[in-house]
Amino acid sequence: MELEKAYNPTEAESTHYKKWEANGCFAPEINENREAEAFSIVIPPPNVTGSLHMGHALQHTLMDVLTRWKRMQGYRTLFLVGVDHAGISTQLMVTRQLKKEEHKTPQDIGREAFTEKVWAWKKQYGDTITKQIRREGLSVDWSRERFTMDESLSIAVRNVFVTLYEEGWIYRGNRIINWCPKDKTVLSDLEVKEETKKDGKLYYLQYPVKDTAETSASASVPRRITVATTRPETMLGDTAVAVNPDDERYADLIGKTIELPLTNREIKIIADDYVESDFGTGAVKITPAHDPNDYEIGLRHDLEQINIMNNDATMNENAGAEFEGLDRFVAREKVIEKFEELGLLEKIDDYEVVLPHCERCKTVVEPLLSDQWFVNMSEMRDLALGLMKKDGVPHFSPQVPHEKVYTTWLENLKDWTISRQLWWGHQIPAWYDEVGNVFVAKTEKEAIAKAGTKNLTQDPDVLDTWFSSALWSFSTLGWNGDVTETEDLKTFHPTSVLVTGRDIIFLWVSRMVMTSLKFVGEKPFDDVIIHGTVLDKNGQRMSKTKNNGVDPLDVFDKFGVDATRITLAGSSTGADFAWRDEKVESFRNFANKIWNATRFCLMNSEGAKVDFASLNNTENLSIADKWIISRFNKTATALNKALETYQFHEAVQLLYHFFWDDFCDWYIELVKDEMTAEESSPKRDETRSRIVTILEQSLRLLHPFMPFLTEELWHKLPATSNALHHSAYKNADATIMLADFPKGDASMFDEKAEAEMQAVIYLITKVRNIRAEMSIKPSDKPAIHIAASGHLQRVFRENEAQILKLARATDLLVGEKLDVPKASAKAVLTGGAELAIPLEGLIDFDKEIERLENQISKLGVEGERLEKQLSNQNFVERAPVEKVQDLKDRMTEIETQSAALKQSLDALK
RNA sequence: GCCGACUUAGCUCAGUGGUAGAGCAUCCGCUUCACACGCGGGAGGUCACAAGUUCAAAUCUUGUAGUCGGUACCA
Repeated sequence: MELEKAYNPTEAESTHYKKWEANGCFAPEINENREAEAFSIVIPPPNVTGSLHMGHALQHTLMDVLTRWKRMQGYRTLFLVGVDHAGISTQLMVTRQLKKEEHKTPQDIGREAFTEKVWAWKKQYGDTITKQIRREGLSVDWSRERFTMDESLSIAVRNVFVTLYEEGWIYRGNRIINWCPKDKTVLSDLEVKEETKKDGKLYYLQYPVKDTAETSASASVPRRITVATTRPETMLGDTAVAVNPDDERYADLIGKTIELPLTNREIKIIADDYVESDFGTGAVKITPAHDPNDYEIGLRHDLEQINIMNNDATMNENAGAEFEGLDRFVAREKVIEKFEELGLLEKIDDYEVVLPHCERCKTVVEPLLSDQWFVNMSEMRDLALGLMKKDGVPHFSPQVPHEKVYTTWLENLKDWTISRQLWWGHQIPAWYDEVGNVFVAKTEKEAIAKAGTKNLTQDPDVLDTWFSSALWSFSTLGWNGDVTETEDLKTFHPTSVLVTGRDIIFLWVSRMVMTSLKFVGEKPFDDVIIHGTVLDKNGQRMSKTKNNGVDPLDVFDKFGVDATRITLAGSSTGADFAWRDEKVESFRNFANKIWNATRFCLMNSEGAKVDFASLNNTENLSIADKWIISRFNKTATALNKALETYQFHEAVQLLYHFFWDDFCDWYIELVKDEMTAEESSPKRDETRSRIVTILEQSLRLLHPFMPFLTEELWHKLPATSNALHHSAYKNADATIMLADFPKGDASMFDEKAEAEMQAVIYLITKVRNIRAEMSIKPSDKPAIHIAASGHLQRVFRENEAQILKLARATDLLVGEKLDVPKASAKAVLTGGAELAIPLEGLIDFDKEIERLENQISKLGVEGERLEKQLSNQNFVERAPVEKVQDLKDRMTEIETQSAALKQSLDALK
């Protein structure tokens, strides 16, 4: 069998996934071991409206690497997939479509027809994400796919709502909330993003104070009090002006009345500690219906709350006939004009102002007074904090800074605004009778029973999308409040690890912890991996507005899914990183390297089979064999350790260097002659079996990262079958994804073989170095002279054939001493050995002198540093003994080597 | 304002109380019978700056500067 010259991912990516899925490899039921320990991950459900971006690809890769790795280790593995209904986003998209196609608004067609349209839309476009997830190769169990608006998940939402209401944690209240005038809904604090506006203004408005004419300079003009504001239009809703009680400037005005300009109202001057005398004018206009602080002051002083805006941020009738119907920003201009006309505009200062924006549509959010549903989080918050304090759960990776950020946020947690003025989502299970009494119940029927009347209207609002996501870890496993025990819950909850971005630690992670503790009575997961953000190549955040996003699908097409996956995993240290196509390109090359190494093995595979016994037959093993077996087991051990601690970058480095450097650059080259021998022989078969076996084991290590390539190649290796599966999958159809993941066997570590091989590698490298520096043509084959101790002599002789081949030499002469002509290039090796290459007629003496001087000077620099350190009494006395001994040994080696090089140099001069 | 992270080779990034690492780029040489998506050999860094702790600091502490986050807020 001969492979194509280069790996083309297309075919592998289009065939294996279907087969894995059809064979049920992704479902936990594939595991035949009833006692198997469970490993479970729930996907952070992507928005049903969305398509994948690079952040998803990263996150999904990490989850799949862990899942495939654990599955191969024999765990009963569940990677649960699903999507989120994403209330606002989805409603906006369908609204836009409706407008474009039918020139209608949701109100035109009504709630029922509109939500039907959203469902239809969801059915049509909702599988964009799932197709992409298949493309990524994720080993998710499609039979357990969930949607946040599935029947059972919706029942869970209603049960949780009712319970929290009945226990008094959920309440309906009239509060200052964040209002998005474009989306026309309330937003929670977490959905509001602050943005600094550099060119903002601070307006100073003068309010005339009644009955103060006698204290003014002019007998007929009343005194004025100046207030500063960034939102002058809200003065139309002012119901007081506040000053600090200790502010002498205003002491005599407290209790006086202001004739509020542009309105017919009179408002009081009040005293409140909240006002800071040093800031602005020391007098603050109070608008209780449009500012959270003013609202609080209003409550303290029993002030009237005047709402002056409609839900689209135009002014309403309370703003007065002149302003009614004007947009808030137009009204602002007009208020300023009027004040100017009245001579009451003192000044306008430039002012850097921080404005809250709607996270989704970027509209400036308006704080206003509104009736909404809230959750008081204090009980659940304490449960979550207790879990962290007691068990350190969830364990964040990296722990710094996320654990602290999470804890601090919980400690300062405020009530959660959960109602949304939307139609797409879970409608709030609350009904009102004709006089406004509220009945919260799981179903309308129960509400009717409670109310004693059928004449009820359900609250039109829906719940925040994150309310249902908060239940995701257990609602997806069957918990819905009516049903509280299922096999899946018992087996897979708590889940093992959650992988997500830091932007939703508060929105999602913390809330899952809280609801899980409250409703299931246990943590939702042990560990939380917070991955970094994928930035563009200039280190900027990718965004639609900047149009600097990189589409994973394009990268898949260009470089293959496996190359993309291993690039992402290899970049993942928890820190943000800039995307570079060149990185994927180098891993595409890595994929091709794996392909070609396999190709070469298959070209010489007659008589070979994957057979673990070939690695255990120590009698027939060469130094190189022992070396690669040792290297493999160390790599496997370190790889498992890296994955246990979620060190994905480390894991990829280990694989890359083991496979490319150790296996391809050295092992294949070292055994090439034996492998490609023309005569078939038991020895050749053994060599071939050995290398194919190591290759097969390596493919297993690579599989979690590069599933398609490894599956493709694995099936081509001789004698691969389900006999290589982990025992938990012994009856399943043969696939590498169920093969036993190599643990790494410490008894196969061979320090002696590694040291010996290292000496050989060093020798070959030195000869190559001399060849390159002395410009020896590849076709010229010199002899290699070596002086070495008895043990090293034996090692070099044992590897004579390989040394001659890889160093391109004719003879290897090993002895106690060097006996070579003056016209030789020399170098020192480890263990006091020396190397010489006679170059009669080829040597350039000046070049060789330069070479030797260069080496001597390098050793000299190191020697000086060691000398200095070893002559430091403090060091010798206080440093660990082994450390001191190491340095002494190294010093001796340097002295020996320097002496040898100097001798060679003298001989040339 | 408060909290935090980062600053290492031209670029993107690892790393660690004890002789500075990778990939890419760069330089030199190779159609060596798996691979030019390759092979071989080089060059390149006072690990942001300053002080401190230590036998030893790029690594720990503090401060400074720059970059980027999170979060709060004074009208």
